[in-house]
Amino acid sequence: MPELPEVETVVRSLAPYLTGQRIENVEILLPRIFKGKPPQGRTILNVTRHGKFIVMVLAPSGYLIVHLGMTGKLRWNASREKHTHIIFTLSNGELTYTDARTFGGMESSETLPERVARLGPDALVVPEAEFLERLAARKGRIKSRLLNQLFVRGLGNIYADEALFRAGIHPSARAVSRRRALLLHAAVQDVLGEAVVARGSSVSDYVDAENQRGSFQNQHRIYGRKGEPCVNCGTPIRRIVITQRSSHYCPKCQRR
DNA sequence: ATCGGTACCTGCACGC
DNA sequence: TGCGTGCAGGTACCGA
Repeated sequence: MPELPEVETVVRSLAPYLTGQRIENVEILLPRIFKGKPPQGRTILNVTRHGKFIVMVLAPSGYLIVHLGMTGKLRWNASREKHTHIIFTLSNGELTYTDARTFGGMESSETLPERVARLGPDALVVPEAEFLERLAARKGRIKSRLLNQLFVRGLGNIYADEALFRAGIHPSARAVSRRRALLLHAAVQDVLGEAVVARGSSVSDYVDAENQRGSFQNQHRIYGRKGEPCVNCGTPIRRIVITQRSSHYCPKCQRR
C-alpha cells in the first residue's frame, strides 16, 4: 500500500503517541516478519521516515525499523484482527502491526541496517542537480529507474505514474531530455507534496495510525484510470506492464 | 556492477 | 454457490 506520502502520514500520526514512551512488552505472533531482538524495556526517542521505511531511534541504544510492504498497518490502540501479527505494549497504550500479505515487517538492531542506510536521497527533498545526475547515471526504462530505491527513496507505483504523466514522459522511455528531466524532478516533488497534504492515497486498505483513510486517490490523474479519458486531451488512458508493475499513461501526452 | 525477472503472501473482483 | 484467473501501494534475491 504505502509509498512516501502514506508512510509520512503514518509517522506524523504516530509520533505524538510514541515519542518518549517505554516499550513494556512485545508480542510476536508471526516470527517470520520480525528480525532481531524484541526491544523490550527500551524507550522510543523519535519516529522518522527514511524513504518508505519507518525508523524509530531507541534509548539507551538501537533502532526499530518498520516497513509496511503492500498491506501493512501500524496503528495506535487498534483492535486485534485476523492479520494482527505484532503487538507492542507501551506505557500509554498499544501499537499494533497488521499485515494481510506479510510483505512488510520489522527489524530491531543496534545500527541502522545497511540495506536501509544505502538508499538514495529522499524523493521529497532531493535537489534538482542531484536528481539529474543520478538519473543520468542509470539505465533502463524511466519508470523502472523511478521505482529503484537506490536512485531516490520513496517513490512507488502510484506516484511514479503520476509524476511521469505530469512531466509528459512515456513510462518506457530510456532517453529523457534535460528539459523533461527537469520537469520530472518538479513533478515528483509536486505530486508527493500534494499527496502528503491529502494524507496519502487509500486505493484499497491504507490507513494511518488512527485508522483514517487518505484522500489523494481522488486526485489521481492517471493511476488506475485505464480506459478513462486523459484529463488533458481526452485520449483513453492505457495500461501496460513494465518490470511486472502496471503502468498507466496517456499515449498522446506521453510520447517516447 | 547493473539490469530484469521471479518469489514471497492473502484477498478481492470477475467470468463462467 | 464455487472455482479459476488476474490483479494489488512492496523488497529481496537470483542469474545474465
